[in-house]
Amino acid sequence: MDKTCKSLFRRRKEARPGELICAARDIFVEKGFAATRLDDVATRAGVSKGTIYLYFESKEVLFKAVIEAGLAPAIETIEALAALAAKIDRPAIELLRSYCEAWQHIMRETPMASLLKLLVAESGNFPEVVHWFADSVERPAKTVMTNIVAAGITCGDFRPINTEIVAGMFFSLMWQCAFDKVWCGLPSPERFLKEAFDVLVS
Amino acid sequence: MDKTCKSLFRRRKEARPGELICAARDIFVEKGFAATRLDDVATRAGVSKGTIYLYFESKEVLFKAVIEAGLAPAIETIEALAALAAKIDRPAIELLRSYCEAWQHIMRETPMASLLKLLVAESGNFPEVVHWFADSVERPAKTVMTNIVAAGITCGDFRPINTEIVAGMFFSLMWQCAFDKVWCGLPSPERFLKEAFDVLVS
Amino acid sequence: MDKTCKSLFRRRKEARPGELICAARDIFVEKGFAATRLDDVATRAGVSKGTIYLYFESKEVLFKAVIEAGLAPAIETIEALAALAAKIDRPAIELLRSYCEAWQHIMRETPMASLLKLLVAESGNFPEVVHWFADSVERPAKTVMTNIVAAGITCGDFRPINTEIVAGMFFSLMWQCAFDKVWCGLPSPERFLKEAFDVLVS
Amino acid sequence: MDKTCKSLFRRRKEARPGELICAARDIFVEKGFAATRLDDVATRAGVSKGTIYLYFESKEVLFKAVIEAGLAPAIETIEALAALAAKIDRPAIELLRSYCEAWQHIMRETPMASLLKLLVAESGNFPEVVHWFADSVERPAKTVMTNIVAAGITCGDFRPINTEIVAGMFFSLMWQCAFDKVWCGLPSPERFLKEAFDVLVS
DNA sequence: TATGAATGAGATTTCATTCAT
DNA sequence: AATGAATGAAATCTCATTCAT
Repeated sequence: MDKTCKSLFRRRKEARPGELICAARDIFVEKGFAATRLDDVATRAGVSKGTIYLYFESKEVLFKAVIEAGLAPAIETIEALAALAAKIDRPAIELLRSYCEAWQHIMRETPMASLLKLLVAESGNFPEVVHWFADSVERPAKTVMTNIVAAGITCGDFRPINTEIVAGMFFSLMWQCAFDKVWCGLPSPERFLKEAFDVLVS
Repeated sequence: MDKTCKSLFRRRKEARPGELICAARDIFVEKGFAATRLDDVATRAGVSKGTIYLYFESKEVLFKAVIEAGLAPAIETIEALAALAAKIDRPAIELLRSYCEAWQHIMRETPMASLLKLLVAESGNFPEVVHWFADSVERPAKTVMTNIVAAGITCGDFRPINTEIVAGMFFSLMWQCAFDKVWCGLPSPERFLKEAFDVLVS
Repeated sequence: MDKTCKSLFRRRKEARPGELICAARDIFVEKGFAATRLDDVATRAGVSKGTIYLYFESKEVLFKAVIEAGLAPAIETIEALAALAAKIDRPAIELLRSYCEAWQHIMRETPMASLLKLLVAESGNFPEVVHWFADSVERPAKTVMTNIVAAGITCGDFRPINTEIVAGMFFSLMWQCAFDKVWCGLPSPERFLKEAFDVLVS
Repeated sequence: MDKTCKSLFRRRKEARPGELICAARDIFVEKGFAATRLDDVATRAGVSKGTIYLYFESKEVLFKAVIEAGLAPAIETIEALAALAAKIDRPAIELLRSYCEAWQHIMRETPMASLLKLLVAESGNFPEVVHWFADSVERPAKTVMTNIVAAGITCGDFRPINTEIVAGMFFSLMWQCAFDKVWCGLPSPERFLKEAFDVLVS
């Protein structure tokens, strides 16, 4: 019972929920909620089926935990962007660039793209989760974007283009990222952003 | 022995598969494949559970029939567009307008938008169906679009913009239509197309 | 409505039950009672499923009709043999030969062999039918046989061998006939009877 | 953590497949494959329906396991007899006696007789199983028997009787045992064997 | 904390039987 | 007399959840 052992044990114990969430996310994303078996989740996480119930009281709770855990970094990033955009001392074009980079980061380094697909797939079965996403992620992100573009047009940095359509284009990117494992032939995020820039700035 | 009666009876039998497909589509779209119960499909179609099996040999076969039946009109429309674009006697801008109108029609009057959502949701469980969709719908539609834009740029009607990005924008529309029952705040198809036109033609 | 037509119609109608019984017998014998589908019986008989119910009120009734119809000729033959054996004016060896020939006939020209297999297979599900068979076919046939052999031993025509064992040998033949479609390598009825004769008469 | 407890628990798990096989065998033999409900098998084994699927992946797999488990001792016995007969240092009459005793043992102490009936009943539905039986049990058993009788005739211990017919007699015994729960009035194995001995040795 | 055997409710699928035509 | 679409009860099989160890 020396300290190292105990702390190793602790770390293990504290790591479990995260391991389970990762394993569950992979399978939920691939198969959807109803078609994933907790047996498979347990196997992928390297534990027994019963262990899942030590940390999550039901399959549904596990599902919601997967969504929340996966979107947390996106929410933080959006908050940071909003703070950045609130300071009016930086040029719109630079803010747009930051926005694009942040967006690329979220799509590349967090599971958000996969979770979007999952969210869409389960939208009929978990409407509360969809609403939570709309309130916590989609709307704030769109607001920030719209504000940046509007400011850029006002100060003459951008062509006078409908801000909604630009926001739509960025959301399209989001969807494309979410589905590019499914559909081939879509432009890469980098190319899309570069071209979108051109459209805006020309 | 009465002919009218008999033909009514007959019409019933011939109508059944279509009725079942509609009922099944609605529930598959709402819940996904695994979460829909054939019991519910039967109830919605106004028949008993066993009746489904007179027309479809399994739940999976019914699913594929739903997809194929729902995408058939889209496939026909795309073929018609391709034929139209092949005639070089019409200006690119007019072809683009036809393309947009056809696309709006498909999204509004056929169940394609819903089926896209379903297809994405089930992409992990039915990869063959996804491949069939990519070959029959997505690729041909994109090819026609790309050709139209390229021709328009060549003859000076359109701004010299990357054709891929434009095609991407149109596919974004497709996704937006598919998900606008899920997510609010996206531009309407009409607005999106109008603005996209402006971007191109400026 | 001329007479020929009517009688043709009549013949058809009167032939139906027999046709159904034949079709049903073939499938019952192959699959057993529970595993045969009335759909298959109807198809084999060239009628629709509903037609079966015009002649037999249930699957079970059809099953019993199959058994009774198939064993009727055997019962008649056994009765004739019993009458023959009752006349004491003929030598035992000749009676035995008649018995063997009659037995061969039953096994070859009637569906009895198949029905025996069916009867054994369904003995747990239709005990009444088994009892009826034991009373109507098995016991009388064995009694005749035992009497013939006993008489032959008494008058010195046969070796003094236990009559029960001889009857057992003949019943073995019955089973072998019933199952020789299933198991290969059993002696043919002719050879079995010839050899059994040798054992008896030596 | 208590070892005894744990091993009791373990023993349970290891005993389950055997318990299920026994329960299933009894009902399969009584009703046939199609007519037995897994519900009844579970009840008889004292477990719930789902438990069966922890050990056997389908009803059909369970059926085949029943057959194989039930015939295993018979196969071992036949192999032992074959080894015995291969040593030429023992008189044929003694080998025959061993053969008869072994046969009686199989019929009395193993479920082989019941399984034969089941096998016959299901021969149309499980032809692979029938072939496996013919190769593993029937043919080797018959070969040993035929060899013993032929040797006995050669050395003058037995009357010169067709070896096939003798083998047939022994197989008759097999069938009689299989069906003596169904049909009454057949000689007991002991009597049959004694008389058969007399026929051979006289 | 972790296991995994066991459960049983619920899903898909089958098929004997009915009945309008 | 004949049809075959429709039914619905019952079977097989699955899997989230529990609990003794």
